[in-house]
Amino acid sequence: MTDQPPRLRFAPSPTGYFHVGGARTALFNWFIARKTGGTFVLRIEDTDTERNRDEWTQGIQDAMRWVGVDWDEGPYFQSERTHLYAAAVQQLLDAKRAYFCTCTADDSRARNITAHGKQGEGRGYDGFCRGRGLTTGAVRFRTPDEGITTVIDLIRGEPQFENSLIEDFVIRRTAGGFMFLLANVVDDIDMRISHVVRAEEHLPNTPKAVLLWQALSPDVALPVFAHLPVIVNEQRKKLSKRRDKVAVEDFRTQGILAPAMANYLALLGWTPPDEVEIKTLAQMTAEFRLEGVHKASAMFDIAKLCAFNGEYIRAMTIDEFTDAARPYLTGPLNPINGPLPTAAGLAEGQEPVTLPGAFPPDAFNETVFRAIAPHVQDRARLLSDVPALVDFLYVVTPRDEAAWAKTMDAPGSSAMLDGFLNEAPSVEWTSDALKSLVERIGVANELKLGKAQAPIRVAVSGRTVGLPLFESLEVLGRNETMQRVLAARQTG
RNA sequence: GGCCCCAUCGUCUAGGGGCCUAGGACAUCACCCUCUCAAGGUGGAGACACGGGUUCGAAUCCCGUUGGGGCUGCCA
Repeated sequence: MTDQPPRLRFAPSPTGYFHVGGARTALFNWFIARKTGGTFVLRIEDTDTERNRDEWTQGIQDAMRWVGVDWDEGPYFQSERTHLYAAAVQQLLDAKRAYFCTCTADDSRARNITAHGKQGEGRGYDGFCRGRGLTTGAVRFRTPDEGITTVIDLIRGEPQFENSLIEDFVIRRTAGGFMFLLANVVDDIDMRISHVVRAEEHLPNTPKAVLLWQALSPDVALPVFAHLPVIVNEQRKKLSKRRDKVAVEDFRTQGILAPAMANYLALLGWTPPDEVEIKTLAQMTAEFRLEGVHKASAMFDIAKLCAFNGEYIRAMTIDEFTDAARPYLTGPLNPINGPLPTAAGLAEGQEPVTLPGAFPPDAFNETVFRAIAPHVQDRARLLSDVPALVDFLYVVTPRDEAAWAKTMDAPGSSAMLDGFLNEAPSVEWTSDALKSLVERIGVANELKLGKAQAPIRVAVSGRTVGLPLFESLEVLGRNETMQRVLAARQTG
């Protein structure tokens, strides 16, 4: 190692939404770069022209910025650097470290089975074209027949791999495209990457990368590797885009806050030395050490993510919270503009939202919202929870039929509504006075406050649970409140 | 099948020979607070996979077993 500032890179492939695993990898790279004063490079590995799409490239960058991970160089695009890979392949060919091959996968497998029986199936390429002197076809890297390749890994120690077991792998396709391993190593050499921090699934490929690096640039020091534990689902399988909910963009839409996301992600495989889990990015950056990363795979626990998010929501100022919630109230994320993913779809075990919480954006009154906001913050775990919490303040009463029937049929309900209708017009319209009023009417009807407030709550909000009633009434105003209670009394 | 990685409460983890009758967080249960629901407070239950070693002493070191995972593409 030299004493130069470290250079790290995040090298995503633009084949889909930004995966939470990728976000964690990017974050850990970023921690090291920021902590050491090093450089963080973003490199888009778009060598698979079949699967890449421009919008994914943009999406990844947006999502990275959103979680708070910025980069110093790039994005570089491998699709624009093919001349480097072509030169590297030629260098290898000239040095007899690579050769052309025209075998198909079927050819190779058939020969392996002939030579080794059923067990031969998983053996990999058999080196058939090594000495054939071909001048067309795919290009394979010629791996050594003996010796050991050791990977220096800050997290895993020094795993060793027998060279004889490493097959001659393809570095350039028959069609001319360059393979991941080749492009990856050429770029890491060219960009003087000193630390390769990536997910553990890359560990088995790392000896190939080391061999390639040594063949290409024996004078350039190898990078130090750090293979992060994989993030798994409830079944302990690697999180997959197909099976699992993994898109950072989706969590953002559901109303996960960026700092909560970053904070939670950082804790997948790492713990701050003082074991305090809720931390700012700056604090975590100062405390982060690759050597402290846990080795075992980690399950992505949405419930804990949501708990963290609740903490962050509660810690916001009213200004911050109002700004964060606005898109869910008046903007594109208002459920009236389309199906909003519910909390139930996010975290299992949560109650489905039975009332949509949708209302016309022009019904929104920010003054009203700000007045009640602290109570909303105590109850929302996701920003997408907010509309259903406050909708009754803006629209005609939502009505949960089950709650309505249960509450209005209870003894004393009619008397409570009548009493309220009689006395509320003359009471001071503050939460304290309203509370005293309902308490008093309750006593007259032999109801404790808990029971006494229920019919009024249902009349006004349509539900049995929700924001504190008297604060809500104060904010709703006398006219609207009286109308709703009257309507409830009349329709039953 | 082969190669590689891993193994502490349900989950994320602290722990790197005696400080451990194993600590924290999420989840869970109880109680308190309370206008509902939350939030908050207090308390409870809950783990060192198993078997051998090494050692005066092992969750911590070594070996094995078992279990889980990753890779094994002319994907990345």
